[in-house]
Amino acid sequence: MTSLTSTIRHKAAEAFLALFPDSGITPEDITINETKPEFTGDYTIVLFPFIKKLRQSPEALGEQLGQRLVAGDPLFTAYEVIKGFLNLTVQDSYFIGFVKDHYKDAGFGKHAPKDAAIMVEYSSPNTNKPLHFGHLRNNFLGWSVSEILKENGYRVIKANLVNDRGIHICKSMIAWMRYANGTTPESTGIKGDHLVGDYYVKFNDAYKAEIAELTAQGKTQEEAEKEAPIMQEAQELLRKWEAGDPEVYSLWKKMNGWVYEGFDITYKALGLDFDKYYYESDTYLLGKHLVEEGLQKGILFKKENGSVWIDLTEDGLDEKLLLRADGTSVYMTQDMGTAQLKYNDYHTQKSIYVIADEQNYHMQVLRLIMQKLGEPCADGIYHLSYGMVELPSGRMKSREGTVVDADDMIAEMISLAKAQTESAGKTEGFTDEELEALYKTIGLGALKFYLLRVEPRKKMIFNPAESIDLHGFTATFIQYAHARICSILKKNEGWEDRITALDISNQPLATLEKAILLHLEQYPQIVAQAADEYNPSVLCNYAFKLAQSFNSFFDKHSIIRAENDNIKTVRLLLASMTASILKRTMGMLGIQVPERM
RNA sequence: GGUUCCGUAGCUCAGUUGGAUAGAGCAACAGCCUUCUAAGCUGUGGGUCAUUGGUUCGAAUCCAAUCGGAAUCACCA
Repeated sequence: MTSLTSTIRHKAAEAFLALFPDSGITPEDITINETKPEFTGDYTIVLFPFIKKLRQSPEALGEQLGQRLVAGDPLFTAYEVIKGFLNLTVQDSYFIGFVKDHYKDAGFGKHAPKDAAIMVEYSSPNTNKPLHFGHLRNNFLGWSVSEILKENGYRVIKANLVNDRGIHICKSMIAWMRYANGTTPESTGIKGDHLVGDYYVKFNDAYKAEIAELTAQGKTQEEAEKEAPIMQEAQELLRKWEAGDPEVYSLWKKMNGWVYEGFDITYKALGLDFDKYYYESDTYLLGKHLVEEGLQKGILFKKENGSVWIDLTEDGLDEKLLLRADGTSVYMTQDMGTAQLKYNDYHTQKSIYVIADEQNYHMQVLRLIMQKLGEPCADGIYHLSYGMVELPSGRMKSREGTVVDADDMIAEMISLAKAQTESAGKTEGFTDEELEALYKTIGLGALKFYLLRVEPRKKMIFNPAESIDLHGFTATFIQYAHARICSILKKNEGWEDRITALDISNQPLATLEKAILLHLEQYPQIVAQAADEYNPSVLCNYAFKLAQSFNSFFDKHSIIRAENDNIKTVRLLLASMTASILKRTMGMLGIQVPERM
């Protein structure tokens, strides 16, 4: 179905052409805004762009156009010209017909399947420590963008590229070997990712102590950092791992296994899922053949010591290393190979990387290199860059113990939801299981909404002391509106039977009713916009505004005590559709909405 | 120094391809529950849209410069 704004655009263009046959005005030339609340009307056509060309005053042009539209089309019932703006009032029966047709139309706002696959890589954790609050933003963003794209008709592959190898894991391994005495998640009852993370912290403590000792012996800081035994052991471990040492390999597998068990618990708690896992231990050697090809094509060059580079100075960037002098690859090389692998696996039209903005440069270079190499995946590479989550004291540093742990945060939000529900005295009539589920819905909803409501690009500061609110621009607000509507619908069981008797043409709408309907009508455009911008915050804002307009309506107008059955049916229709659109919008954010709260 | 991003109310943020007197939430203050869930609603106060210039009928939005902040520019990942 076409949107109302697009319909108005077309009708206005027709009217323009009828009045001024030579004007050549097309629907795309016409700017349409929502009419500001202080004026009467629903949508507004901006007249300024045409006055010069048509040699008309804004007032005269508005009058002619308004008269023609209102006289010639039942869609419009009134117009008003103020300054250079033509405010049009849309017929009430249009909106009533709209809500009657779509109030339980699951296809409304869902876009037809496209023959295109998009991969969304997100989460991509390191396996040496548990997830922290900052990672949550990544996870929620990636998951939500995937769902938004699905709703827009794309085939989506959610991918997780697990960073399961490298010096950071070796650090945890060394510390575990030195200090753990064979303890495991089972023996300690500690969640696997946390256990491994504890030894990562332990490594850094021991490392620091050794550096201090060495500098006390007269070494420089730099020497001490290099020579500290524990660091040397970690590096030795990495060499052994790369050589395929069976003992090192089996410990690595064991500890990674603990971490995966831990991650799975967290992912499950958050409702996150993946269609495809990639592991860096499988992909870290990829990309070398691309370097070879690039050398042959003369796109890359070799320095005297044998290292391979690409010159990006013409693009305003630097020279970038792709192969070390000893022939080993670097991070970029690996990412080149992985980009190609992903493309070959799924023939994706687009490949989205949900990665923090600290890697903007890296991603810019990756795309550029692939373009220069003429790889077919190159143009589809899209970096969904997001700002880091910081504490009032600055960035979270796991080495300094300033991280807000994801699991702790989840638990805290759920208990906050519990405390609020209990203090509001809203636990009556629920079983214990229902309450548990409700606290999760509210707590996790608040957490997800908090991290998704801001445009991804912007960095955010999270103040744990102030915690996360459950009032105002929050998931709770929207969930509450949904629950209230459900309660009303329940009290009006059988209301749908009266829809056939509804007199569409003879039912004037109140301003607050129309405001809701205007929002509902815009839903498909919002879903499309969120996909175009890869931006879930669009949905947060939309759901909030919709809930807000329902609340205002709900406060002023009674549904049960509506003036007559006709009005009552209309109100139930729009309440019902509001609930279902809220549910669908929140669904794309990964947030559930309760029927009671 | 190069590249990229950000700067809107005390705080956190919206603000569509340029359009009317720049909007929400939080915080503050004042009201609204014998009537469908008050986790709600209504109202008040609060702004040099970082600054300056330009483009135009019109700029928070586009362009340039300046100021302030962030990330990054490793034979690390």
